[in-house]
Amino acid sequence: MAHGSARPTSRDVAQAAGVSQAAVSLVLGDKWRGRVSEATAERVRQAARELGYRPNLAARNLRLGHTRTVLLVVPALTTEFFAGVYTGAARVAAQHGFGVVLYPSPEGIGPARDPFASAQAALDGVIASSMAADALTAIRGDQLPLVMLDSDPAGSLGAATVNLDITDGVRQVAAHLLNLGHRRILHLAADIASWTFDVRARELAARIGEVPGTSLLTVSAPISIEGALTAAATALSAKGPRPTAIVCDDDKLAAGAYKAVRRLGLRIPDDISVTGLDDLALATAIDPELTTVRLDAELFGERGMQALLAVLEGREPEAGDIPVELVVRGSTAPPRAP
Amino acid sequence: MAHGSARPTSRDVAQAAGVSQAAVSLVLGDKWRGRVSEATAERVRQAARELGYRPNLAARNLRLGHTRTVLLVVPALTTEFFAGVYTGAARVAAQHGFGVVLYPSPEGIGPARDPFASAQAALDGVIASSMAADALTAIRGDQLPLVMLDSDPAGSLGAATVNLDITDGVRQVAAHLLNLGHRRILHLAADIASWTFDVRARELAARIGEVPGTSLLTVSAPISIEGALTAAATALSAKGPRPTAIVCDDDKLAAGAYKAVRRLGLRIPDDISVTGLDDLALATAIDPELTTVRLDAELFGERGMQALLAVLEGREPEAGDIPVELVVRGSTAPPRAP
DNA sequence: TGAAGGACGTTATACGTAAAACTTCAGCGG
DNA sequence: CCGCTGAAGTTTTACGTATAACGTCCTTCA
Repeated sequence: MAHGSARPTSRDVAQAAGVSQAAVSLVLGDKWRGRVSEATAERVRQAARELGYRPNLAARNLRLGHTRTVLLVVPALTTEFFAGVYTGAARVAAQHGFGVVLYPSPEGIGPARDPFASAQAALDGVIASSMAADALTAIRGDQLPLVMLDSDPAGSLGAATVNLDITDGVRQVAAHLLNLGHRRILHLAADIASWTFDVRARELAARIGEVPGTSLLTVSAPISIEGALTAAATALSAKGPRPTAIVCDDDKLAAGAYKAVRRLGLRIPDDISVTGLDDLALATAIDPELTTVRLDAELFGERGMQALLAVLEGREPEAGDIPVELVVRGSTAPPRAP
Repeated sequence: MAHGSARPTSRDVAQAAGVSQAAVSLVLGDKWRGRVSEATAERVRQAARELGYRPNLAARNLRLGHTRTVLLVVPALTTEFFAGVYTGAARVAAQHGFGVVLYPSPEGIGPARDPFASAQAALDGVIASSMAADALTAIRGDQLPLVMLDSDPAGSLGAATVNLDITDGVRQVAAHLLNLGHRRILHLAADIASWTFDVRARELAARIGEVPGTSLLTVSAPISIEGALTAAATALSAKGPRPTAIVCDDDKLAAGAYKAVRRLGLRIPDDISVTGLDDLALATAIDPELTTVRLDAELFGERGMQALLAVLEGREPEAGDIPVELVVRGSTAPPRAP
């Protein structure tokens, strides 16, 4: 501390406490039992407090060879869902002394060649959510421990995967609607090529196909209220018998479907039932409240982080998809008698 | 690279290219003009590519004395708003070679004593949004360059501040409602002690107070649809003349107000007008669409990051609040004739 | 009494990088 | 033919930390 402006180092603390730098490291690193007397330890802590000492993380990371920091790659941050994933991951991380850096992958953020350019932090591992395959291989090339969220287990190049049981969610939605008596169903799908949406389409088609006399029409739309409104309105005003239920790939699309239905002068659920998927705040804000599949985003993030910790420690990540739950609200009802 | 598992270092690259480690650093750091021949430079680049070399950020940060990483402290991540702030900040950061680490401050995340424990990353600066004063002083104690978002300029202890012009937004809301003829107004306020909400209350009271014959009733609620529903329903069913308009501190509260109004068998905007603040996706999902104040969250984040960059470079941050815009939609109309 | 250990430290070193300071050598003008 | 300059590198050092390896004493017990 020759001139007062620089941040104090452990050596400054040592000098102030009249001990060696090693002693400071020992005391502050809580490894001093039987190596330093209680009195000296207290003197060191005192000096550190007075100088406002904070260890230089860069130096520590260099010395230790790891950073206790992981990267969370998400497709976007525009809904609460991935915010929840982050929150869950960060919570578990913090419990284990880790930090989480976020990288929202798509357009916009900088020279997005690869996540690591933007995330300046040195990383111990990566959690990647709903990632495209090319970006995946870029990460794999880095040899970093990797956990994939919401991704095709078959195509993950051996990386650990953690998934929500979307298939079961769609199964529950289909069963619910079929039980109510719906036979003509419109699938309002997201226009994004991604495993998580493929699963929805596949499972829905399979379940509907099991029941004789059913029909399934699929239209896709960008994931936005406006986009969904347009697509749904077009599909609903086509000639021929009108669907009695709309299954949406997520809640935002469902909100658009609501507006399309209303614009055509129809009512939910009397004329048309609507279901979503996510259970965002949106789902209970709209009227009637939306029947949807609740995804526990935070648990998802927690499990993702736990899996990554397992990989880092050489353990086997916990297997098994995360259960989801159909939440029946006011947007679904039996279809009118024909 | 004695054994193949470890990550290659610049020394490994040097050996592979038949040069010294310094030459590698020069070439890869793009500082080799006039120091290394083009042929040698190419050989180095080639070797780096083949080994999959990535510089060790911890070592670089230690050497350079800075990390090009800043911390963004947000109160929560539960709405798109702060997600937008992050996105904007991260975009500008990336353009300048910086990374952004997120710290959602409140409950939940780890042993939240101070942001830095969780954010393992070594930091060059901090952007703190809507922060409580005690946490602020903890950060100030660290002597880190700091920019405050959405905070009282007077109480920021000399740190730079960047604010949305909330005052003007509330002014526009009040003018809009008063112009329509509303005289009995209910203020549905957030039950959080924070400068940003104080400003709303103060400005609304001032504007309403200017017009003779007006009344303003304030109730506060937790920022959730459920909480707002309860508070608004109670306030609306009190005896005495009913308010003709509800001004909400944000869009989520407005969504709760919608439900309260509907539960009482009233209609929006015929019986009661409602306004929000934020312009989340929620605002156009509900029916009728919400008249609200549009906050440009991304621009907010960008300006915050720009201000921090200015501080880091010793420049004066750009002054002036960020303009906001009243978006008039279907939730406001003139009050019924009494 | 003397050797063994514990208590309480210190000294020295390595992590991987960036860059300042140094070396070597060819070419060239005077 | 000498000294100078510039090109093309190399050697060395420092960043701040954690910890292995190494001293001292002082006590204790055979």
